[in-house]
Amino acid sequence: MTTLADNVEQALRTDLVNGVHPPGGRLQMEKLAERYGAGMSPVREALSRLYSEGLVSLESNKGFRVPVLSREDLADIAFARAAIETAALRRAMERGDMAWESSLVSALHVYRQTSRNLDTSDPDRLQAWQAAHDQLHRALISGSGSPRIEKMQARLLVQHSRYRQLLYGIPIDFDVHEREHVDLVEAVLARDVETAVGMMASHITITLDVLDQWGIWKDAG
Amino acid sequence: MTTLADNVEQALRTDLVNGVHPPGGRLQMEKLAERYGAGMSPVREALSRLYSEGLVSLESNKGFRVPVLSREDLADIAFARAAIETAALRRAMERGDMAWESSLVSALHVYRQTSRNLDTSDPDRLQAWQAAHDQLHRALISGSGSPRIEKMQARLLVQHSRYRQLLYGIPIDFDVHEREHVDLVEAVLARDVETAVGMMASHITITLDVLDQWGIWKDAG
DNA sequence: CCCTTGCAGATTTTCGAAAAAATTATTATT
DNA sequence: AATAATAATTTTTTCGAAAATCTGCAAGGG
Repeated sequence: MTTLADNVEQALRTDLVNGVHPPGGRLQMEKLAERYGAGMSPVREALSRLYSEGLVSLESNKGFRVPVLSREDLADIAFARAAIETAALRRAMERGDMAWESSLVSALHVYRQTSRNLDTSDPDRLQAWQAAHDQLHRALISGSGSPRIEKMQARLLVQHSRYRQLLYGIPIDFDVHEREHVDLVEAVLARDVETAVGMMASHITITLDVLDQWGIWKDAG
Repeated sequence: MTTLADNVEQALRTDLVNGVHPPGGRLQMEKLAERYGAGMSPVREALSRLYSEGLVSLESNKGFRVPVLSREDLADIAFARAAIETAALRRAMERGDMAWESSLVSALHVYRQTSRNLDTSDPDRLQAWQAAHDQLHRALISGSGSPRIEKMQARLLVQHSRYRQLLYGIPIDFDVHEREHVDLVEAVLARDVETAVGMMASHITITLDVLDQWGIWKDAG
């Protein structure tokens, strides 16, 4: 059975990703305790974990805050993701077995299905598409057999997804995005290491590129 | 001013690295609270952070434990380190400035001094050598300008250092070890990227190699 | 004899309130 | 009127105990 702190942690993570708590704002114990229907102890424990995870910031005796979004920060996430995911993909392509390939094909299929005729105004389908996209990225490196790398990637994906909010309102070409992944998986299954790694690296910076192109960082970000 | 939980966190981290709490053993709230002179709340907060950091494990309603040491786990740490430190070193060598080079030379000097006539039976000097060694590795990638990569590396170094205990009792050739670092820094300062990255990658697995060579993993590790 | 069931003790988890620290408001002083 | 000092308020942090959960053992039934 799960503990109360576990539930609060998960609920908080979801809310932080969905922008329920505005970036830069304070996370007050009392209000959070009320919102998540728990005492201060489990809430504090959840926040402490999320702090080490990089999803909230903490200043001694001043409490927790939601980290601000900035171009610099997103660029850092992209760099870290590129470092981790390319290294992991290399290894996955060296040692990945049939089960890995199978999960990869499966994840790609779900992703493609959720991509079909997607419009960003339907929250449920958007949510499903995001989940499928992240799942595909996890599947890609799951063949590496490195628990630490997988955990790091998962955390970076969560942090990255905070920035997806900024993408709404921008017309995104999902066909191009889908083709990138299809081509990537194709190269991976063909065990064409250099091509696949190169595609992965360039794909990871796509969010940053798009946001740059639309001049999102007006406010000193 | 720092908080009680901060102090306990740091004390616990040090103790875990030094093997004060034996791997595989339980970390009981009451005993920890007494040892660190604090109530259960700060202790639990410290443990929660260390859990997200990967230094302790947690099973719901069963409390915290010290993760066991195993060959598989050390190999994972080495792989993750290689992925992170090589990528970071690449970037540091691209964009690192004079200040970075300076800190690098400085860290190398301290490391070499603490290496001189080192014997593993003097805890203080051993401690200083370890600190200097880790500092050198941090300095190497500090030029990358990526907060996330630096934090990940720092955590992996802490986790790695739990395994250093296994090295005591084994005669280590510190001269060879020292030369590895000297050569690495030389290649880095010469901005010879491929050579430096290659040396870094092979150096990181040295602990694993040495422990393998001496057959440390008798007990199903 | 083995397997379930129920209880006692130990331990983790959570709560509610006290203590400590920071923030805001107020008063005093130059 | 501006600054410093002090008081009041809010919020974080910590404590001590209650509640929930787990563990080991013994009794009862198949």
